[in-house]
Amino acid sequence: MGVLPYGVPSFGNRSISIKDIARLAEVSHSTVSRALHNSPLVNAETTEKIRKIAVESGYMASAVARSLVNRSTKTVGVVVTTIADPFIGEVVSGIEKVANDRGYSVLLANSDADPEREKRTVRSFGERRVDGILVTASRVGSSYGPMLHNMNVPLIFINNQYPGPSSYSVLIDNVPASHAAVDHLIQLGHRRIAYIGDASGYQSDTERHEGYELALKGAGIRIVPELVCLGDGKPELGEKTMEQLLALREPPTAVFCYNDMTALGALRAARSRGLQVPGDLSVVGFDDLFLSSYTTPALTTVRQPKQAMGTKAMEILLELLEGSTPESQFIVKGELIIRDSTSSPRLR
Amino acid sequence: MGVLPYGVPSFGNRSISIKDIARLAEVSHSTVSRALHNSPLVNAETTEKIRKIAVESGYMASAVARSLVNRSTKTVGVVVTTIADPFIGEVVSGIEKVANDRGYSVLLANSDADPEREKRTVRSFGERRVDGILVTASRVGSSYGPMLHNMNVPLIFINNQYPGPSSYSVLIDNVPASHAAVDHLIQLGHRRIAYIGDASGYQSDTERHEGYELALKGAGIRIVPELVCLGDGKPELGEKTMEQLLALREPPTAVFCYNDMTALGALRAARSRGLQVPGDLSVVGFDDLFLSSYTTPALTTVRQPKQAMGTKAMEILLELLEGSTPESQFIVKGELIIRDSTSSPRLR
DNA sequence: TTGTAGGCGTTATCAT
DNA sequence: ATGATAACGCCTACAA
Repeated sequence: MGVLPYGVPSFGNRSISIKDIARLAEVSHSTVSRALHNSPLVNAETTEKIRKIAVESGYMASAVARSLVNRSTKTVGVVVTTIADPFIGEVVSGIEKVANDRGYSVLLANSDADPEREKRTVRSFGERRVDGILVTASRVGSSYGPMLHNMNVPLIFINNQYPGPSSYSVLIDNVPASHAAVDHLIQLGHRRIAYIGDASGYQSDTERHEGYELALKGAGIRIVPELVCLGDGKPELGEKTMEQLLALREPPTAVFCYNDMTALGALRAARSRGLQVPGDLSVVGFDDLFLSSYTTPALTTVRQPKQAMGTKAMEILLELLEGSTPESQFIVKGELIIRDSTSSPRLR
Repeated sequence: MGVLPYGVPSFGNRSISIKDIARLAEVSHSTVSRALHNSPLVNAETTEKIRKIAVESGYMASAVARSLVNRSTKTVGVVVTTIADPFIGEVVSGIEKVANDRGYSVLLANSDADPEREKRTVRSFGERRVDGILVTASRVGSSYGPMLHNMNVPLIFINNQYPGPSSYSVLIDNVPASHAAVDHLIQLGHRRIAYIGDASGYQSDTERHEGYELALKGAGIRIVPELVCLGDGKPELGEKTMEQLLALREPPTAVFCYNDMTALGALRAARSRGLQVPGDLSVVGFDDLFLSSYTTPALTTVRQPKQAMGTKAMEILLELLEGSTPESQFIVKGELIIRDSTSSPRLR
C-alpha cells in the first residue's frame, strides 16, 4: 500500500476498493459490501472491523461501479440557456437544493440557446445515464423537444410546455398574472398602455401578451397595434424600444414589459429622455428579480416564485422516479408586487 | 426487442448495449466496440453495417461503463456557496463553457456555506469520481480545505488560496485594485473615506481592506477606526452599516465597499437619508455586477473578469489533467470602472 | 454468517 | 480483420 502526495492510502494509481478492504479484513469482498451496507446478515464484530478499516483507509465507494449495477446514477441533468442569468440561477438553486437533499447530484449544462450545443448536451446527458432531465431553457426548439422525448428519461419543463403525452411542466399563470398587472395600470387611470414583448418566440411571451390584451378589452380599451412592440428580454433592446414608443406622436403613459430586464431598459429610456417615472411614465415588469427592488424607482412587477418553481420541478421528477404519477402540469401563481414605478398618469 | 413508450428500441428496461448490436450484426461485441471507435482494424463494410444498426437502434454508449474501465469520468465538480448569486453565476458560466467544449460535464453543488453540506458535497464528488474540483465558494473553512485536499483529485480555488503544496488558484489582485479604487476617491478630494468590509472572514476582505489602508497611508491620510465597518456582503447589512456611518458626528464623504451588493445598501441608505450620491456621498463597489450599471446613479466599481476567471480556472484544471504543470497561481487584474456614484465632495 | 460466481457495459489484450 | 477473455468496482443470487 502506497501513500499518495495528499496522504490518501491507495494501491498504485487506483483508489482503494472493497477487494482491498476484504484483503485487509481477511474476509470476502461480498462480506465487505454487506457490512458497508449495514446488512443485518453480517456479524457485528466483523462489520465493526470492516468499517474501521474502510474509514482508516479512506475508502470511498465508487458511484460509477454502483451505477453500472443499479442502472441508476442518482444524477439529474439540468439544461439552461445560461446560468449567468439571475432568473435561472434562482430556479437552479431550487432544483439543486431538493436534489441534494434526496441524494441526487446535478449535472448542469448551458445551451446558450444554440441548437447544436443543446443537442450535444442532451446526448451527453443520455450517455451519462442521468435519471431525469429538467429543462429551464425557455425555448424548446421544434427538433429539440422531440429529441429529449426520445430518450426514455423523465423530462420536466420549467416555464415551457412541450405538447405531447407524458410531458411534465411547471408553469406560471402568465395570462392572469399579466392581466392583473395591466389591470393595476388601468385602475390607476391609464388608457394608453404599451406592451414590450419578446420576439424570441417564447410561449411565455404569447401568454403575457394575451393577458395584456384581455385586460384592455375587459376595460373597454381599444388595442393599439403601435403600442405593442417586441424586445428580446434584455435591457438594451428594451431601452431602444421604449425610446421608439416615447417618440410616438401620442406616447403611452404606461408600459407593461415582458420581463424585468426589459423594464430596466424602459426605465433608462425614460430617464435619458428626462421623463419622471412614474409621473410621466409608469413601468411594470415581470419576474421580480433581486435587482428590481433596487432600481430607482423600485420596480412594480409580477413576482415569480423562482426557487419554488425549481424545487417543485425537482419534486415532480422525484415522484416520477419513484413510480408515482404526478399531475403533468403544476401551475404557480404570479404575485403583483406594487412598488414605486407605477402611479396615476400625470394630468396634462 | 420491445418498443418503449417514447419509441426508443430497447431490451426490457435496459437500454441497448454493444452486445445487442453485436447480436444484430452477427459479430462479436469487441468488433462493435472497435467499429464505433472508427478503428482502422475493422473492415469498412462491417463498420458501416454496425454503425447503421447503432443509429437505427438509437444506441447511446454508456459513459458509466466507460468510466469504470477508463478510470475517468470526464466530469468536474463545482462547489459554490449558492448558484443564485450573480457573481457566481458568471464564474460558473465561464467554467461550464470551456468544460463543455472540451468534453467535460459539470456537476454543480451548492454548499450554502453550510459546513456539513459542504462535506457531503465533496464526499459525493469523490464517490462520483470526478476528475477535478473547482471551488468558487468564497470561504474555505479550515476543515474543508484539507478535506478537499485529501481526495487526490486536482483542485482549483477561485478567489481563495488554500495555503499548501499543489494548490492551484485563480485570484484577483485585490490589494492593488482596491488601492486604485480608493486612490480615485482621494484624487477627487476625499479625506474621510469609509470602508464597509465583510465580516465573514474571507481572504478577499482582508486584502481589499489592506488596499484601502495602503491608499490612505500613501496619501498621508490617517486611518480612522470608526470609519472601518463590517458588513456581510449583502445589501441589507450594507444599508444598516452605512446608516451608522452617516450618523457619525463627522460622517464620511465617501465609502469604499467590499462588493457591489454592499454598495447597493449604501446607496439606499444615502437615499433614505435624503443625501445626494455622489454630491453628498461618493460610493465605490467591487465586482461590477450586471446590475451595477443600472443603479441610480450608476455605480463606480472595480470590475472582476468573472467569466474569464471561470474559464481560466477550468483551463488550469485541464492542463493538470493532461499532465502539464501550470503555474499554481493565476492573478487577474481588477479594472476600475468610473461611473456616476463618485465625484468631488461637495463643499460645506 | 460467510464465500463463490456471475453480471452490469465498456475497453483492451491476447489469440486466431 | 475478428473473436475470446479478462478486467474495471460493485451488487446479489445462490451455495455452503
